[in-house]
Amino acid sequence: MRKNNTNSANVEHPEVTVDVLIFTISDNKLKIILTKRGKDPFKGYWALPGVFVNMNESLLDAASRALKEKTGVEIEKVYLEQLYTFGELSKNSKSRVVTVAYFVLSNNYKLTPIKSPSVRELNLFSVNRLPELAFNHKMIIKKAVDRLRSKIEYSNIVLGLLPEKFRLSDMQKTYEIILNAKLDKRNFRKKMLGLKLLQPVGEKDLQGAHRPAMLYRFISKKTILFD
Amino acid sequence: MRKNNTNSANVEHPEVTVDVLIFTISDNKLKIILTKRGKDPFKGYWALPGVFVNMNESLLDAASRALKEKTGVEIEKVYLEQLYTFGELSKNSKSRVVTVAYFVLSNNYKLTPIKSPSVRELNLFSVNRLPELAFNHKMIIKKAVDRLRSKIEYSNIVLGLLPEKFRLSDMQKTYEIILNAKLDKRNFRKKMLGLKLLQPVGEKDLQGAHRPAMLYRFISKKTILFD
DNA sequence: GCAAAAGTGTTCCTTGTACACCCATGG
DNA sequence: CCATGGGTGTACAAGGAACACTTTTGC
Repeated sequence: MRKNNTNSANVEHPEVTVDVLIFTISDNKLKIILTKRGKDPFKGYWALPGVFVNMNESLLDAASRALKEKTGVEIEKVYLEQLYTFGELSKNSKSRVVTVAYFVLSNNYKLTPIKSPSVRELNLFSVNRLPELAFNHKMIIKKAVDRLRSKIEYSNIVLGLLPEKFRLSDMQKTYEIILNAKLDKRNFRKKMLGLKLLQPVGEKDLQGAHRPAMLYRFISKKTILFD
Repeated sequence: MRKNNTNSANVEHPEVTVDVLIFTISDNKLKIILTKRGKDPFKGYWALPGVFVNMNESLLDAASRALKEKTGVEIEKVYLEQLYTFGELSKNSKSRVVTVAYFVLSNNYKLTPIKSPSVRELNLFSVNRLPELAFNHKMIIKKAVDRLRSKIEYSNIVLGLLPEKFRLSDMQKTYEIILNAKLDKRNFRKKMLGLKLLQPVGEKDLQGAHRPAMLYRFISKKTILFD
């Protein structure tokens, strides 16, 4: 996308990595997938899954590869958007890296053993109870959570965190977890149904020990911004 | 910000560039600064000013350098935010480049001759009447204009396009240019003054041949999001 | 029959929108 | 005195927020 500057062709350049922030709701909490680093710098610390960007792949390809290789997540099944690009000079490492962060919403992530030499350990952490993290990853996660919090208010991205069919109370619970606030049930339903994005499926939820709830699905899985 | 992956240390990597999109209001239009390329690929085409990111500078430093070296704009005097990072594989060039785009608002940009060997020619173009552009720069500009258009509605970034002291009608005109819509004068004033972000300065505008207008300034130059 | 979640309307308040006339100045 | 842009208020509509009771089911 840029000039072929012959002056810089044989000069040292920053390396480019892609990190992925995979969020999911689990145990009534907003959680994120982290891996334990097996190498210095920050060996033994928890960090975002990430890969170096190769010459022959786009940033999106690299994000997809990071998902698959490092966490077993299939990109077709998740919501993914670019978050931000970080390129400060690192105090903790001599390498010079530019990191493009992507944020991902997954509705049913289950930890599975990854058979990759670069993945030591993988775990879900509540974003409210993070361990000590490598690099500037704590700040990156904060930025992503802020984005999620604001975007859920003016878009339908919540669909990335919900299963195909869900109860309105599931949806409300998801909003409440992310916004960390209790919402009014009647107003919530009025608003959501008024958006005309949901469709009742002809089934009822039979899980609960009590009155079964209507199940809904999103008419379209396309991301929509309100207002 | 990332792993020191020994496997990739001596492998080819994408190069990283920073491009800057400098917007200003001139001649009652939203304009952007472009430079004419002196080298292939796209020699002779207009393009966004940009630089390669060096090993010893942050992305922000690189953006600042691009502004100064390529356009004469001083970073202290402008609003700057990261727009997006582009990293598709290029069809038109064998080089592999990741481009971080920054968008900049300047309130009083005047074209000045730049004494840099890499700057052939510099000009302001209305975003509605762009020439044929190098790389994917047309798409990048569109994305930036969209961002500006939406962000001016829920933030005070218009201050980046206004001088220190201004008339409310100047401010309204700026909104109208960017939104490409006529706004109601009374509602506009009510809204803007209701935000409590403006302070009347004890002076009146003596330019017009008619009734002089009150001048205002922003109480703070900090960027604020509404809602 | 009781515990538990599902489902449902109305009132009030805030905010946005439409709209037209007088004012101050320079020439 | 006239042309030009500056400056002001009110009525209506729409959307958000507060708030409590009945329904359906499993046990």
